[in-house]
Amino acid sequence: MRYSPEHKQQTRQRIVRAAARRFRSSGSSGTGINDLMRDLHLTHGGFYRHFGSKEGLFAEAFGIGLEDVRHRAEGAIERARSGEQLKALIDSYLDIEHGEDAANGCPVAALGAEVARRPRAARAAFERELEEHIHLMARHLPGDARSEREQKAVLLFSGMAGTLTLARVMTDERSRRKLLNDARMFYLRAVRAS
Amino acid sequence: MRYSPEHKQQTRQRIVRAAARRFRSSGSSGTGINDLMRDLHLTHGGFYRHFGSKEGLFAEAFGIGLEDVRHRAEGAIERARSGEQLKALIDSYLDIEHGEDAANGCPVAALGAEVARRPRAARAAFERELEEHIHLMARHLPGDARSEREQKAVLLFSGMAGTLTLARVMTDERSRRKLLNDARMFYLRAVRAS
DNA sequence: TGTACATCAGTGAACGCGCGTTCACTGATGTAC
DNA sequence: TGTACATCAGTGAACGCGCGTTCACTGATGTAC
Repeated sequence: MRYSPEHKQQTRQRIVRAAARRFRSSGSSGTGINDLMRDLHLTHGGFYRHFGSKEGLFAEAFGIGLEDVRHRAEGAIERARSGEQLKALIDSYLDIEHGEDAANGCPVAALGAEVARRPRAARAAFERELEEHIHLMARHLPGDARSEREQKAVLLFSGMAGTLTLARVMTDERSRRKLLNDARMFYLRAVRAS
Repeated sequence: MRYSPEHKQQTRQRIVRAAARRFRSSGSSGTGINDLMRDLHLTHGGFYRHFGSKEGLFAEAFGIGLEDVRHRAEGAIERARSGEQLKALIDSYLDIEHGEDAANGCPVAALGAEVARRPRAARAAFERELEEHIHLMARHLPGDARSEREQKAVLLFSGMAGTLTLARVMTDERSRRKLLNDARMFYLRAVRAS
């Protein structure tokens, strides 16, 4: 059947959105094109009208994930009292709910290691998305020079991602909560001090 | 053929060692039993004389990885001047060589997210290995109370793991080196201050 | 001491399954005349 | 205005491949008698 002009773009968006969730919760090889398309009430063959390969989808889905992290952070920052924006940024990331909802959470915490093991040429695309993210994140960090804020942004982001990943390994909710809580204070102090 | 009594244990160790390398450099689903056994000049069928399943091997290989991290750190600490042991511990982890050699490096940085997405019951085994690692690591950290040292150990370990993972995404060696360098100072200050 | 049998690490074919990708096809709608 | 044709998102069978796991078998050596 022939579809409306915007229909294709909508379908494409639905695929990326669903993929961004599935990749983060199940990993790249844990996510099948078949299952993904079936979730959207489509069949697997149609996938290739929208993407050249699964890998292309993965790269785009990773970017969607970073947007999710930003939306989460920006919402928290807007709601925060003056002078508490940095705390809000950190708290929104090291949130217990974020720890329990990998599907909608940070793609670095969920997929960073998988990206790291891709060949150099493939990594470059992810790197660009990450640099943009770091850049936007740096605007909310203290520091006089831009390079200083950006340095803090990478350290804060990568450190918190590691902590979130480890928190997700923990089977006991109490320990997980404590780790995230301790980390909130640790990074707030460390970023303010450095 | 019948083999000497120690032969079986030796083969088993060779499998775990090779697996620990392969899992860290290629991930769980990127590592095949077939390739693994062929590396050791064995055939895949024999694998099941040593392990019940690939998953059992994975759990054991993860533990080997943590031992590697400890050996690396303990060597550095022994070589360090008095008062610089913490610095040595941090520097040995956030080492450029460690960033480039995932196969022999930290399993949390390489496989943490994969472990995090396993079901709760499976995670418990990894958690025990991690707790032991944190416990041993804590002995080298400053702090009066044991709980304080252990808290610092988890934060330092998980934070550095995240940073190492992100460093491995970077395509430019200069940026990677800078990130690891900045992180060394960041964590040294943060752990000393907190 | 010699012989028959048991053991069991390792072999390699086979099984069943799921995966990413391709491709001929469908059919509703847009377009050319 | 009506008709013939082109387009192309989506379908679903098929392909080729690799994977984890099973299993009947091998054969050197240990053990029982």
